[in-house]
Amino acid sequence: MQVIFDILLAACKVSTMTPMKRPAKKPKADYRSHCPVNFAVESLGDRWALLIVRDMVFHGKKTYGEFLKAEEGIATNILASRLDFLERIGVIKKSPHGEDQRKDIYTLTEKGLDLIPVLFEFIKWSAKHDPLSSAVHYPQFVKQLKANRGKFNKKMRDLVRSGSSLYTNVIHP
Amino acid sequence: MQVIFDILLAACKVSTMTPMKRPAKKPKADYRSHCPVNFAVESLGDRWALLIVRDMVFHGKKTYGEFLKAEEGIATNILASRLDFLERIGVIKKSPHGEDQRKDIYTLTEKGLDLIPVLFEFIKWSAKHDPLSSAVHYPQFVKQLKANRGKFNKKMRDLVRSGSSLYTNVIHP
DNA sequence: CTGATCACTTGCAATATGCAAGTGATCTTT
DNA sequence: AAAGATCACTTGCATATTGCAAGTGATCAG
Repeated sequence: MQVIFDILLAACKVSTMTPMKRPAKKPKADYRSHCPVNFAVESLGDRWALLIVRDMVFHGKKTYGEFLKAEEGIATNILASRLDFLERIGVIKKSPHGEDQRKDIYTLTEKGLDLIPVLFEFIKWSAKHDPLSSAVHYPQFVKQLKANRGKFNKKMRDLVRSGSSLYTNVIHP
Repeated sequence: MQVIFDILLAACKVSTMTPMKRPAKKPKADYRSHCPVNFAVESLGDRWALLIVRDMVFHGKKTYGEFLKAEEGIATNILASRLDFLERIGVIKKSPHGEDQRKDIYTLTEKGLDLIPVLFEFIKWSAKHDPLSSAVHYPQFVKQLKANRGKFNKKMRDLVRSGSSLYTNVIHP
């Protein structure tokens, strides 16, 4: 995946800081296609990226150590590589922690916040089709998701942007 | 992935046909969690699953050979394993081709059709954030997606269910 | 009957994942 | 101020997945 990540990053202009010397060889690969479905799949289609975003949106997680505690049990090296990738494609942003210099604070960019509706659709689909879904514990949330999608999106977005996460215990307590 | 697939399938009750003998050992693993975000990620979070669904929804593809022609270039063995997995988790259904016995027809189940809104959100996100997105070629479609999401969903759903795919050349020509 | 087509399968090399054990920098405690 | 804990990673290695290329057997078309 690391190789794929690097190739995608080369294709994506996001990380272009125009260094002194351009690499002699241009990156040989690119996105497999620029079909919008494929773009999202190549950006987010693995077993961890959206879980990290989920933890930021619903749990208000912000540091490496917090992400590491995810119920699904991500390995330290995988987490590091995913955070790095998400930062480089511009979904999250890393900034120094004010009080503890060992830590960094990861926050969602606007591009990252734009994934909230994607999370919502994932949740709706799973709530309907996973017979064991923990979504049964918060039917109100799911109902609201269906009825007031747009409103919910804005609310959540503002909340997360403000550094908070009101629904922390709703989706994945 | 095959191992993961098998484990997930064991956890998912979909494929339980109660064979004569249950395996002595119960499958040791399960979904990593039943968080709805994670359920969707584990079902669809790889580099191919949603592209196959895309090809069914937007291109009206129905046979192995058609899927194989996807622009992204899926390998024959990977395609076979993904079709098998998608069928086993109940997203697609395999049935014999009427006229050519070498072929089978793959169609979306209701569970599969329920992924259309997920595709829509992927498209919206990519249209906004991929500077090279081919979505620039059909701004009307994207605009409609934002404005009349629910209506669009129903339309598309009926279309696909009827075996057709009106927008075949819109998303990924 | 012969050769093409179709939907796969198999073997193998290249990648990616995940576990466990570091490592160095920064707290925190004594 | 020294010693130990904590934090965010990195490294090495075994295992799992991916993808290429070359089959294979069952239809189909001529």
